[in-house]
Amino acid sequence: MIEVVAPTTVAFASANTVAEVAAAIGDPVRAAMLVALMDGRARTAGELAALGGITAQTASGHLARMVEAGLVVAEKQGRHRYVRLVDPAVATVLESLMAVAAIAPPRHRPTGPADAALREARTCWDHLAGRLGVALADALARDGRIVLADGAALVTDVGEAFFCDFGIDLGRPPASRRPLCRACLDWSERRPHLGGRLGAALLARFRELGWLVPGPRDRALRLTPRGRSGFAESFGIEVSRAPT
Amino acid sequence: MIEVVAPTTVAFASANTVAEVAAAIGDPVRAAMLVALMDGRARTAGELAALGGITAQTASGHLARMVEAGLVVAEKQGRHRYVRLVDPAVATVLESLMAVAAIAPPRHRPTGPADAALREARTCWDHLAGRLGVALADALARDGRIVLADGAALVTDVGEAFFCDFGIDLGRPPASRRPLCRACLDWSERRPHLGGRLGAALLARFRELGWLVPGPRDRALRLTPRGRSGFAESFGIEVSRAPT
DNA sequence: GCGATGGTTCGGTCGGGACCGAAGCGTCGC
DNA sequence: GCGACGCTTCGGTCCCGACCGAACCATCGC
Repeated sequence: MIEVVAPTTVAFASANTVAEVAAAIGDPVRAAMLVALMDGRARTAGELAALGGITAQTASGHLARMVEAGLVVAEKQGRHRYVRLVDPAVATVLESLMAVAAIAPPRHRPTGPADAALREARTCWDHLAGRLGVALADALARDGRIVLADGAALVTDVGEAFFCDFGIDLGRPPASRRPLCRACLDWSERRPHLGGRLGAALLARFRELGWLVPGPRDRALRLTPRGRSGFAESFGIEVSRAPT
Repeated sequence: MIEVVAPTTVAFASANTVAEVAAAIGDPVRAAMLVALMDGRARTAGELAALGGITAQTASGHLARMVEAGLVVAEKQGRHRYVRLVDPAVATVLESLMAVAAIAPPRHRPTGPADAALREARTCWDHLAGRLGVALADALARDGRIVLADGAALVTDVGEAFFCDFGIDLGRPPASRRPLCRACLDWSERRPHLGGRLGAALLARFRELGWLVPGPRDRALRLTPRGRSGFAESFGIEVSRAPT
C-alpha cells in the first residue's frame, strides 16, 4: 500500500522563481558561459570572461548573478576562482532550451565550422552527444544491449555482459543515486543518446582507449583513426566522414 | 550497420539563441503566462493579461515576444486570439526550470494555499503530476505493470493487459511518434511521474470516470470521493488527506 | 618587503524593455 | 448601421541592467 503523506515543507518554486532562473540564463554572455560549462568541468572567472569577450569586472557581475540564481557555484583556489554548474539539472535546462531553439523557425542563423564539429560529436555534461552519440545509442539498441523504447533506456542482461567485457564495471555504488542509464534528448539530432552512469562510463572508456580526444576549449570531441576502427568493430558504427 | 551520414542542413542553435529563448521566459509576467499554459490548453490574450495583472496592450507585447521566440503560437478565432504552447518541449523547459528553482536555496518563498493544491495533484502538459502522480507511478511499478528504472519507464505485458482492462487502448496510432510512456521528473516531488501517451490516457480516463475534476483556472486537480476509493481499489493508493 | 596577477567593488553612462494612456482596427450582437 | 468588445499599434515615461574605467583587495613569486 503506497501512502500519499500530508504536505511536507519542501521548498516550493512559484512562477516567479522560474522567471528568475530563466532571466539569469537569458543573456548572450551568460548563456555562452553556461554552455561552455556544460561539460561539467570548472573554469576560472578569467577564462569565462575571455570566452564572452568582456572585461573581468563585467564577468564578475555575471557570475555573481548566476550564483545568486543557483545556476553555478564558485570556489576559490589560491588566487583563482573556479566556477562550475551547480547540478546536472542545469545542463538539462540548457539542453531543453537548445531543443526549443532548434524548433523555432530558422531565421538568419550563421553556422560556422565549429558548429559542424559540435554536431558530429561533443560532450553533454559527461557523456557522448551529437551524431556519434545518437548512432551509438541506436547501435546498442539494435544489438539488444539496451532497450531504447519511447525515450526510456534500460540495460539488458546481454548488455551487462557486453559492457563488462568492454571494460566497464556497472556494479552500482550504493552511495550514488544517479540513474544508471538515461535517454537524453540530443538537441542537434532530435533523437535520444545515452546519459546516466552508463553514458558517462562509456565516454570515459572511449577516452581511455584513445578513441576520442577532447577539443582544446569547446565541447567538441575528435574521433581518432583508432576510434574509427574501434567503433566499427565493437559497435558496428561506420562514420562516413571523419572530422579532421 | 548503422551509418553516420554527413552533416545535414538541420537548423543549428547557437548559444545566442539559447539566450533569446531564456530571455523570453525570464520575465515574471511571461513566466506566469507560460506556466498557466502548461496544461496544453489554449487561452485568450485577455485571460492571460488578467492572469498577469497587466493591461491588454502590455500583454499583447509580451505575447508578440513569445511568439517571436517560438514559445507559443496564436490563432485568431472570431474576435478572440487563442494562445497555446508551440510544443511539449516548451513544457519540458519549464519543468526543468522549476526543478532548478527548487534546488536553489529556499529564500523568502511565500507558499500560499493554492500551492498546496498544486503540490497535491495537477496537470503537467496533459498528464498527472504532483504527489498523486508520483504515487501512481510508484504503485504501477510496485505491481509490475510498468518498469520504472533509472528515470526510464516501460510498460510490461502484465501492465498492457491491466491498462486494457482499465479502459485504455494502447494500440499505437502509426501517425503519432509520441513516446508511449515517459518518465517525467516531478519538480515538486523530485521523483518521476508518468508522461507520454500512457500518462495522457490515464489522466483522460480518470477524468472520464469522475475521479479527478480540473480546477477552474489553474492546473490543480481535485480528487473526488469516487476517485478516492477508485485509486485505493484499482491501484492501492491511499490518499491520507483529501484536498477539499 | 615589492611587483605582477586574478578578481571584486564603486561610480557613471547608456540602451533596452516593461508599462500605461490614447487611438485605431476588426468582429460580434442588435 | 451602431455601439460594445477584444486586441493591436503608437507614443512617451521610467527603471533595470549591461558595460567599462578606475581603484581596491588578495594571492603568488621573488
